[in-house]
Amino acid sequence: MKHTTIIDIAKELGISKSTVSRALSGDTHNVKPETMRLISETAIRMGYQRNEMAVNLRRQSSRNIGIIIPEIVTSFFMNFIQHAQQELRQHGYRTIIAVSNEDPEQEVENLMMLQQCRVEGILMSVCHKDRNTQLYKDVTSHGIPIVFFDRKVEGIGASMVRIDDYLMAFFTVEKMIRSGCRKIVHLAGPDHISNGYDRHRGYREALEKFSIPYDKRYVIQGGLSAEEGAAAVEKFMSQGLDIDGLFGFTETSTLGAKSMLQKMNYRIPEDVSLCCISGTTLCTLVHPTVTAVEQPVIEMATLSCRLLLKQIANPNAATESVMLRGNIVERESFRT
Amino acid sequence: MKHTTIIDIAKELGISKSTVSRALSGDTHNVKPETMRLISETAIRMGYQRNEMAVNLRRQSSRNIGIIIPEIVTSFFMNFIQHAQQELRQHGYRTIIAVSNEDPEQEVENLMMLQQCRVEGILMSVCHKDRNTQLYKDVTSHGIPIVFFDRKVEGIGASMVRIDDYLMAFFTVEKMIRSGCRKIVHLAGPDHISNGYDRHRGYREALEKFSIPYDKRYVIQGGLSAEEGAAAVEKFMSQGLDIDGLFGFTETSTLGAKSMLQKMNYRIPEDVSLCCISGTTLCTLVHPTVTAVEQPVIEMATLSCRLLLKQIANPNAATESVMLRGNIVERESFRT
DNA sequence: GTGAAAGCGCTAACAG
DNA sequence: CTGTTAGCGCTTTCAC
Repeated sequence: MKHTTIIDIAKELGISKSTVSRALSGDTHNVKPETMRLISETAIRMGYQRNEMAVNLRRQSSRNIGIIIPEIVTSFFMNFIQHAQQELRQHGYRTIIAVSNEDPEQEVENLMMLQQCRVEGILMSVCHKDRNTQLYKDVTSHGIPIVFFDRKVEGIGASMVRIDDYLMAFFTVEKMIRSGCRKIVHLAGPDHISNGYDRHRGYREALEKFSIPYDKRYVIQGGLSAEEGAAAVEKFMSQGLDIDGLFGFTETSTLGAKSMLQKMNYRIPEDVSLCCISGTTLCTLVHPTVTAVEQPVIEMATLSCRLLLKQIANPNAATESVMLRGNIVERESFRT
Repeated sequence: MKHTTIIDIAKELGISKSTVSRALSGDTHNVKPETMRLISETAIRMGYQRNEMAVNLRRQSSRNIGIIIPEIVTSFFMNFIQHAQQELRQHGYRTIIAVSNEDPEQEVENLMMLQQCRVEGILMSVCHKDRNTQLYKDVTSHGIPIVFFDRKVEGIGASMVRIDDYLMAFFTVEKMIRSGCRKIVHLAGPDHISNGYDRHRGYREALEKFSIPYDKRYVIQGGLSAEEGAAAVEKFMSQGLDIDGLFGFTETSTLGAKSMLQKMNYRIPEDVSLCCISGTTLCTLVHPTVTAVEQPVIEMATLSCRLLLKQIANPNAATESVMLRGNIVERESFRT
């Protein structure tokens, strides 16, 4: 039941554990080929599995990277994890995934846990734009680099990979207006997520460009989930206001809103009357009536990992802030 | 930059590391209250974070549990992870998530990795019904219990938590027939996933019950993804056959198929003409035209964790096979 | 109540 | 090419 150790193998063969260790870590230069063969055969025969915890303790490096996301049910974060894991794995890193459930307290706990696991770096999408900023600073100053993705953090000079929410929102709403929408409801995100602010600004300025008056009543808190989106739109419709377009915050809440409109027998015009900024093609594929402006999730994952790995390799490297714009990737770099 | 250790604290206070260790692990019985207070204050002041790897090595226990899933983009697996993580966390366990990408080779690699991380148990949804059975046996015989969930494994007497796919498929198709469907296409899952077999059997026997002849041409390989579902249905429609209902395999591929039908301007009758067995309410919420029979994912996660924890606590405990039927939970227990 | 010492499994000098 | 030795950070006897 107890796991086989290099000492077991050494005893079995009547040699020292150093030689076994060398052989098993592929040090061909310092082990006789025959000994090598003998050792690896015995290792397999005895079902040896290297104890990573011992290796890490000795090496003073965990090869662990933490990923903290605010929620797990969105295809965007799922895809991000999928690709990040793939990328990091190629560089010999394991990933520890932690979910904060949109709750700053849980985020703190997760950060502690990751530090205790001695992660060498953290990829993180925050659940609050400035609530835990001080902690983030503490962590990075302890030599654990953090790369923030998707959601902006305020008051910190850390590496960040984001999408230009303002621009995407602006273009999306512009597109809606150009195809005839005039009374566009904006299902806004919560205040504590900065992306919501930027998207709202994009919505507002697009209206301005076409001299459509901005009406506060058309901006409603749409939340993050499908249920919240549905509830928001139901409440809005009860006011008896007219509507010919809807620009949602998350994919899920937009779909929830759509479903509610349908349920209320509210005619949904074709074309781009329903829009959101989505993580994947899945949304447009399964909902031909919803136009999703796609977030470049694969690029975001790849870039985030690259940035993090660079900072792990060179702790004094400059932090970089990357802004993705659909297929267009623009970078700006600055020193802290 | 280097992390603070208990030795650093001991030196700072001019006491021994044993006392520090005792204090920090809350041994009130053997440390003077004043020393206790002093130590915890210093620990906080110096930013001490316990090194989990050292603790685990010393304690010979990792408090890690591995979760292996075949894919990550489905809401079902996401929800499972979410709830499992929550449950395990309450019992002081961390989770390491690994994705096999529906590939048995990657599954082997993941299993190796988890063993090297000395996980104390594994929750797993396999990607092939019998391809890696021998390895599963090796792992469990090494004292690492595995609880298989959702997808059945053949030729092994391990713990399993599953849904009754046959029964759910039968009921679903029966419901479709009762509401008028006669020419029901079954978007079948791949052969190497046993759930597909059971659902197909449910489809077939439901037809039989109503004396509707079974037509092989109406059973098409629908794959797992939206793209595969769309392609399958497109190919089917090109044969010029009539159709008035569709029973899909996964939520995603069913939605893909629906989208394709819509694209081809094929009239989709209301009611239960489109059905699938889904992981969450999300599907029915955002797609009023798709009826989803809901899988009890929360129960599945909770039960899987309970079973696993029981086996970790008592390695000689009997393996248990639990079958969930919607809200009805039935159990059968057997000894290996 | 506290300290000294052993050791978890492994790697990495340093000898030979 | 191989063995000896020290120690990563921590817990846990065993003395005092």
